[in-house]
Amino acid sequence: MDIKLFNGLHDRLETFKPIQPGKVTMYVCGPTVYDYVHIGNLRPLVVFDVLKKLFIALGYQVHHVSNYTDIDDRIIEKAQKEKVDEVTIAKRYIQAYQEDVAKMNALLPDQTPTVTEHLQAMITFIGKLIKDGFAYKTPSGDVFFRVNKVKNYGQLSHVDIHENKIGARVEVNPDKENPFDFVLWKHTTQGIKFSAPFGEGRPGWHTECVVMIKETFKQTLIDIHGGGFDLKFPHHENEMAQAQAAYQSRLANYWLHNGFINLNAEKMSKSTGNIFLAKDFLSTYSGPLLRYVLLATHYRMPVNISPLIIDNAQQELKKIQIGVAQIASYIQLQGASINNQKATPPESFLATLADDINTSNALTIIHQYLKEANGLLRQSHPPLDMLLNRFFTIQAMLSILGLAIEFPILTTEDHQLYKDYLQAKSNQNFGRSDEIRKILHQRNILF
RNA sequence: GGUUCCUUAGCCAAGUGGUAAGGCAAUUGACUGCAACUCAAUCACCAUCGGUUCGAUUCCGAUAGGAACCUCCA
Repeated sequence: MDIKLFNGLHDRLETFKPIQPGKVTMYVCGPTVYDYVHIGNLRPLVVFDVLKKLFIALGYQVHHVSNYTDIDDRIIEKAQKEKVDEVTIAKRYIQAYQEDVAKMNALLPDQTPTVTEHLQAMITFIGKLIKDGFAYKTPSGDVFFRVNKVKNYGQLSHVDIHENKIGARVEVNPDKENPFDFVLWKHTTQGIKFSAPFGEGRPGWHTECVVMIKETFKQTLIDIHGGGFDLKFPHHENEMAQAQAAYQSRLANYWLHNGFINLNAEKMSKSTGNIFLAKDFLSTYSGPLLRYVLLATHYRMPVNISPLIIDNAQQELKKIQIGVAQIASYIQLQGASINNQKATPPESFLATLADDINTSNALTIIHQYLKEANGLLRQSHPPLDMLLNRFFTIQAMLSILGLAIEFPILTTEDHQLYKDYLQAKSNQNFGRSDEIRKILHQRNILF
């Protein structure tokens, strides 16, 4: 089955062709661990998790890498403020992030490189760029990348380096040869710093990612590079420029960017306080709820989060939860096993996901299956084999979307309760049957 | 100023050159001891104006409104 992805490099849908048949190399820019992440940071997590699960379902072997940026000005600032070292800060927020990842039911990347692990490689990398004339040192001790030296700078984001309006809103560093030149090595006097032939300091963000890619994949070209839309410029553009300079590679064949999450129709922003921390959302609501909200909209479109939308999503999710639980209960009450059945998702389901990750239509297919199964359950003699088939098929689909929908595992006590419930009902002992119904309802067995 | 993008029913949201998926909400009906759950039915002139076309919501242009990036940012 062909997989079509919207390649930000050419701004069009393209059929995915892996570098190595049957294998996918995918790098997703991870968080800078200076604080708790907000729900927006979780969108790429969900998008690329679904993509990864799709690839796996289609038989690909996926090598998925996502970094932690653990050297950054904001981390240094925070460390100084709290009078601890940078490692302490990074560790704290990496752990918090991983807790969020778990609650979102996302697969962990195969590797999670950090800047500190690959510093030497970054220093070597920058040294080579200087030697080859792609970078220069300024009087202040910073090392900048020389964008004029690479062809096609701007090919990803369509910026024009000869456009002189760049400084209209931003004060241009007079040390730069071109306003688009970006820092590879920041000369620093405070906080964590490292020694390099070109002075003490720390690497720039764009260099960090490009080097981590080379170091973890051991390749200079990967299949997929992903991240939020805002990363397209300057981050990804600059990563690509460095790869062009260092090894004449465009770094990745497919550049995927997810849209933003807005909060109450406004961009999330720390300065205005319009922000929803992931950990707060996940404790107030749930991982499946956030995932559902994100899956309901195409990944390149913006998603707005508001009380109304959360409410709506809760209703929709509840419908799926009830359906799945009812089928699961019926199957078990019939004495059939609910475990370890393998099922493949329907072809149409995989096809719609293979069409640029159309999760919205994927959810529609799940709804169709649920509706049919609900209909089967209403028959006077529901066909068990068909229900088993539908149940495991739905499970297979939910699993690819990463929607963790809980269903009850019935105990012998539950079986007895259900019998008692039916008995009480047929005896017209409604007081008793209502009592049992309440218990079974709490256990997610009856609704 | 430059560069991208969006506008589909009360709400969320797919999608297509041949007269619009799905879900939520609502209304009606069926089922039920009652309720819940579920099922069925009903519910859209696809922002506006031009153009291309036998035919456009879908392509092109303009207008209106909205958003993002260009500065750390998923």
